Amino acid sequence: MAKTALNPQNLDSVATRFRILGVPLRLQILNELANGERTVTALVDATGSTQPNVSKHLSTLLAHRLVKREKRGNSAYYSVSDPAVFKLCEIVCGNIERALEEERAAFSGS
Amino acid sequence: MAKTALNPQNLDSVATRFRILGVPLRLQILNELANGERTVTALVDATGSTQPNVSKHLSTLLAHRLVKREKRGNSAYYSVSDPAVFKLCEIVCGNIERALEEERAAFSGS
DNA sequence: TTCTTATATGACCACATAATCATATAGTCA
DNA sequence: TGACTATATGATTATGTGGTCATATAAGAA
Repeated sequence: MAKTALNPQNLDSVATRFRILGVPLRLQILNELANGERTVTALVDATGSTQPNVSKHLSTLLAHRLVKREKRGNSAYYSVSDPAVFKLCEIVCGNIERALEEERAAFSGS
Repeated sequence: MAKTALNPQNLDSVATRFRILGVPLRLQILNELANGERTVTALVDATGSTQPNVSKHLSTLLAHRLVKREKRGNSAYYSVSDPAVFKLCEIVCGNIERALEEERAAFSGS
């Protein structure tokens, strides 16, 4: 199964996807969007970052189709366009927790 | 479910994990290791990169526990230490293929 | 020992990009 | 219209890091 997981054609695309998710603020934004659509201002408040910065990251996420944008009135409402993202995060979180567990075990065993 | 996927404590760790996977050559290495343990030289041949470069990326992957290292004789044998990585790649590949499909559909529909 | 092979590593460069600031655009309301 | 709010974006800076080169380390073979 692993053999077909990554053909050379997709290598760059897959890497790019991972790189998009490799920025804490972007994960924070996605995590907030997990609870439903949010305006830019709401995301600024939730993350504690600045408006231009949040806007720029949203642009990146939008360009790579990780979020959707809908303009209503004066505001822009963003939402997650592919919930599979959270599956990725869950797997990674599982990995990390397991790693921490192992570290703890190794530490107490030495 | 999404609410607990990313607590702020783990944010940096998760982002780092993703960033580690966000480099094509590293994915190429992992993809090669999916078929079993490999020496550095074998990975150099398989990827077409240089020996110092492959070694450096292996160091990174090792530091973050994505691979294991075993020295036998004159060579260092690397192998994947957590097969969950491939599950991540599969999900991302699925996303990308779906995105391409949508693009094709949108293109032919315009 | 010397020679060869295998791997790791420090110095360096080049490039990508995250963050900030200032400003532009656009919508709403009076 | 003007004032205010919400969002986007260009310019700039600073930092991180992928790649290369030269070299160091280490293990076998002669």
